[in-house]
Amino acid sequence: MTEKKQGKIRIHSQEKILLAAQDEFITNGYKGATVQSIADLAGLPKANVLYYFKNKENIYHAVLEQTLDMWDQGIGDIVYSDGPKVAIEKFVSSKVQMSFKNPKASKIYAMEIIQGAQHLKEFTRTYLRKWVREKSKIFQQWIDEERMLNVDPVNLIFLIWSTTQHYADFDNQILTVMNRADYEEEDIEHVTQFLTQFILRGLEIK
Amino acid sequence: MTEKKQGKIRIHSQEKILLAAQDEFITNGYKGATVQSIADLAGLPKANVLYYFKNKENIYHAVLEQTLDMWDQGIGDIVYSDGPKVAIEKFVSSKVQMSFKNPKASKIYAMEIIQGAQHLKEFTRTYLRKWVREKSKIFQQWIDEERMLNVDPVNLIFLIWSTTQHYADFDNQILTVMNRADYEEEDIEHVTQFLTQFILRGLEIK
DNA sequence: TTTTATCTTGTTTATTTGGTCAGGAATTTT
DNA sequence: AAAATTCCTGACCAAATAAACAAGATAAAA
Repeated sequence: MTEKKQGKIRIHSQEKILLAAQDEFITNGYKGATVQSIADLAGLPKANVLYYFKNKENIYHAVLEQTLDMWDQGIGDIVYSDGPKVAIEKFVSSKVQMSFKNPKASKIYAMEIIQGAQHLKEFTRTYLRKWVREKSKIFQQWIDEERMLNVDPVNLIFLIWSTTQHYADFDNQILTVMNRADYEEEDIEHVTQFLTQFILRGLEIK
Repeated sequence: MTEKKQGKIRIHSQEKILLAAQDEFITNGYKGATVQSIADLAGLPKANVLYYFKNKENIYHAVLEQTLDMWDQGIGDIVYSDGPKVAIEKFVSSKVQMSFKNPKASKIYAMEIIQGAQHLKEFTRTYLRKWVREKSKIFQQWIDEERMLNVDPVNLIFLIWSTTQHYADFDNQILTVMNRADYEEEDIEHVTQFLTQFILRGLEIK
């Protein structure tokens, strides 16, 4: 296993390529994306792009990997000791944060799933399924202890995912509908507030 | 304006083509889709497909139009006279119904928006923006009359959209995570129940 | 039946695309 | 400074692709 040494130039170019690739894959999908277009966006000759990643599939894998890493890191964990209120506050706010700060990662992921998760089947079947099982169990404990309302934990997780990611995946629609050019810093806080309050309220025991 | 007469064969072939095209556009995106592939899926020679729709763009437009029609028809309207409870019940249940019965339409739409709404800019800017304005106003009235909690109506609409559509757009993920092969009839009822109860609870005045 | 319009499809064309390669430039190692 | 390694890129190629076309088959209208 002879690893290529990673000089500064190499790393710098790779980053440019991955950024460009992310945009290209979002706008045109995996099959519609062209290496030429990625090269143009990165300001490099096509042959150079293919020097770093030997083919299109490789570029895409690298982009996906980046995306999953981000999900892994950025996500606030749900732990039993926090209790339902704090756990949900943490989780929602970290997901909203991610959606606003890095909508592109969310979009890549969304497209991949919509199109049939052809490159992510394994991730969903193993990692994600396990994650949902574990977190559901925690919610169920809180329910059993009557610290939150008895709702289906799995659907609750889906609700949190969908509402938070929506601001990333559909940013175009949201901004157009609200007649705005871009999100602003205060939107993050506003949406976080709205969602946490709404969700916590939906789980309160009267 | 000489319209081509629409014989039975024509309509039948056109339908087959549109169904095939929908699948192809979902799996490969607009740019990645090929006319050949659509033809194969439809069981027709490529030249025949291009006889009915003179080019790829035309096929896509037809698919999009179908999608928007469905949105227009299938959506339960929100009317003031219903009051918040009934209105939300109607709206959520019609959207869930649509998501489960026709996930493909939802996916086509979602992909369009994620990719920058290149073919739907006008729809979002005019129709959708107006729709949100009108419905927000109705929610605001109910809020002013203290018939529901004071939450931001626009974000409330986004919340309903995202949670309901999630079951269509991310069906792959949901099914995999839940270790199931397909949705079943009772899932519709279950999800509708979950969402309406959760949302209404989040809007109740204590 | 004759004529006209609609439908069908094999073939062809021009362009785009993923990927290779050879050879040279720049950098690092010895 | 010599050698080795890494980096860069124009030119090239085979395959795929959107679309046009021509010529025949079928059905409808006269």
